[in-house]
Amino acid sequence: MTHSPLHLDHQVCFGLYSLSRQVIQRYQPLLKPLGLTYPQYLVMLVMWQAHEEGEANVAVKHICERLLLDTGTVTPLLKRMEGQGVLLRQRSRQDERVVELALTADGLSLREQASKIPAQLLCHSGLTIEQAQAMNQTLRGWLTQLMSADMADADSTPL
Amino acid sequence: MTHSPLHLDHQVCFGLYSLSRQVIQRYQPLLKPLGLTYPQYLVMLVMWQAHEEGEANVAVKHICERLLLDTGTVTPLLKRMEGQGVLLRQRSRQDERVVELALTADGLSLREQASKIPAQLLCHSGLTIEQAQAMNQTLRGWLTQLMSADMADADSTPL
DNA sequence: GTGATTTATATTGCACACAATATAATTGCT
DNA sequence: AGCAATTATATTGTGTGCAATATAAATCAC
Repeated sequence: MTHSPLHLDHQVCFGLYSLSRQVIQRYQPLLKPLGLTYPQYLVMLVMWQAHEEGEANVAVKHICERLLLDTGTVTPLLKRMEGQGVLLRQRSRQDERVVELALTADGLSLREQASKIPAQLLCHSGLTIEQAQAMNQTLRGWLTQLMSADMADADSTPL
Repeated sequence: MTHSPLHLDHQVCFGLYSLSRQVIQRYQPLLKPLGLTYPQYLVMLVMWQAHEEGEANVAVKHICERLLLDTGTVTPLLKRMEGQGVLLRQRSRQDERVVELALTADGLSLREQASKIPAQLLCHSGLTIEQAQAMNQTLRGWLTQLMSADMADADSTPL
């Protein structure tokens, strides 16, 4: 094993990329009964959380910002979810540019079944809660650092 | 902020998923001059490494195993790369099932330019080499744990 | 040695992911 | 008020990812 920086096993990004995909694959059997893919499940998490906080409507923009996805991904995703009947999409009357999302009764009721997923997955992965939380902190810290590094870059390129 | 396990920010998998995508996005401007996407770059890493080790030919199966991707992803990827002229695909004569990959002169020469990428990315990310290596260890450890947990599951379901 | 099984790759179909572009509504400037 | 810039979403096009299925070659069992 050389120490070349081009060695696959030395690249952190490949570690992130492959682990991310493997973990998401472990979600599939648990999400299938709900009829959701992993990105759709993430949208539902945002919707359920908004519902908990008394926000009946969520703008598409909010989904994009929360999940760090752009409209090219999110718009068709939401259309499929509307087709499945878990949420509704309609233009805001206050601002006609905005499309507001609202959970249907079906979408809201999925929360019950979904609530068991995190614990099942953790168990399946062989990690302790503490390990998972520590990893989460590290990942989010790095993400913040990446995003703020971009800000700095943007600032240093005025005009 | 509640402690609900369904809260988006509590899910390690979302941290992995979003960080992975963000880091890969940072690769794009560096890979564009080479005419490679990120998964194509990963294939090249495997090919360059095999070349270093004196292996002129690499089976498609080896790429799949190394990158944890299946043939549904890899076959069209390799066809595009062949079309771009960075590698060749041809059936093995010893075993007609196997397709062997070989770098072209162009493909080999890209290694020079690619060798600068890891350092540039690390610099851009604001992480130290030590942090990156530590993260890499953690990610790979978790990946190993996931994979071996699967093995155990498979074993416990005989027939 | 021949049929059953396994192995290596390919194909199909669907769902992301994202860059680039388009469009319509709103805001801001003067 | 009127026009430029901004904002929110949609569309287009290309490239993954992956489950499911197909196919052909090699191996195994007997």
